[in-house]
Amino acid sequence: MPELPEVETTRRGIWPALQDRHLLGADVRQAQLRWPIPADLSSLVENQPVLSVQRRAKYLLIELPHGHIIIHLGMSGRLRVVPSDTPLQKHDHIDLLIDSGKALRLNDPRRFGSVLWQTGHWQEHALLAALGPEPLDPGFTGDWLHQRAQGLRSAVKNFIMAQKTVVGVGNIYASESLYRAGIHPRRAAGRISLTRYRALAGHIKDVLDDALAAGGTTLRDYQSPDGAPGYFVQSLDVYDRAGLACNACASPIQREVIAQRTSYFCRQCQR
DNA sequence: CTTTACGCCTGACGGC
DNA sequence: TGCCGTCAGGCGTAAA
Repeated sequence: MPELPEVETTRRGIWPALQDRHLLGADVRQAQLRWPIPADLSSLVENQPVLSVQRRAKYLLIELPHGHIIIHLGMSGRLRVVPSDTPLQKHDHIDLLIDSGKALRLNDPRRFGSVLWQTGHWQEHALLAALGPEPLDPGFTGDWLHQRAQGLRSAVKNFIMAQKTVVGVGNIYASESLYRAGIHPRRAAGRISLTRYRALAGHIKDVLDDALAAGGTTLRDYQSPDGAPGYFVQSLDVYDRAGLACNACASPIQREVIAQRTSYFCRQCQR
């Protein structure tokens, strides 16, 4: 499911329900996600005020006075705000109970998501300590990409999907940004010029900005917390368009598996 | 150090 | 109708 635009859309969707609220506890029905939900999560959050909801990479960070709830949506996770007595659906694994009578409810069929706790600063959590720059921050540049790519022989698509390179770029937006930049996804990361990396960095920012403005991309199940789909699917140039005409040159869009992930590109426009 | 393949899990879909 | 294989928006980890 969710890449940066979908997680950020989720963050914005849940914040109004948590702002100036306290948590009453956690109702855990299925603790076995990507990692187990901490057994003491409910007591950790009980009667604690929510100070903020932030996003780092694809993680949501719910700040409480003494620590952070860290939520990752994996491939199929979805957060909604519902009245706490709303009947459960299949795969509704955990509720964070809010003192408004509502609940922040996580549904995740594939259970690749996670709900974790970090006392103190979230930066200290092992999963978040080594993340690369936020793509929408000024610190993310083509110069950074070019410098990090030196000597790398793996495909540039894998390089920009690696969280230590830059965070938040998943399979959809990797294909889309490489298309916009005219770079073939299989090209070795270390054999791309600084000029082209500067262009790529700009296109990564742009494609994520555009997707965010559209509320993300809905291919199958993704929905924002209020139930709306993401409309960026209408703006995809290559992803999920195998065999269809390239919007620039009309040659058929190619579909190939690169390092276990389906990839889409235009053979004419991307070199 | 880099690169590659695997596996976690369920559900949808197509072919037979 | 059922069964089976394939695939899916992520990503840590083991192995080479």
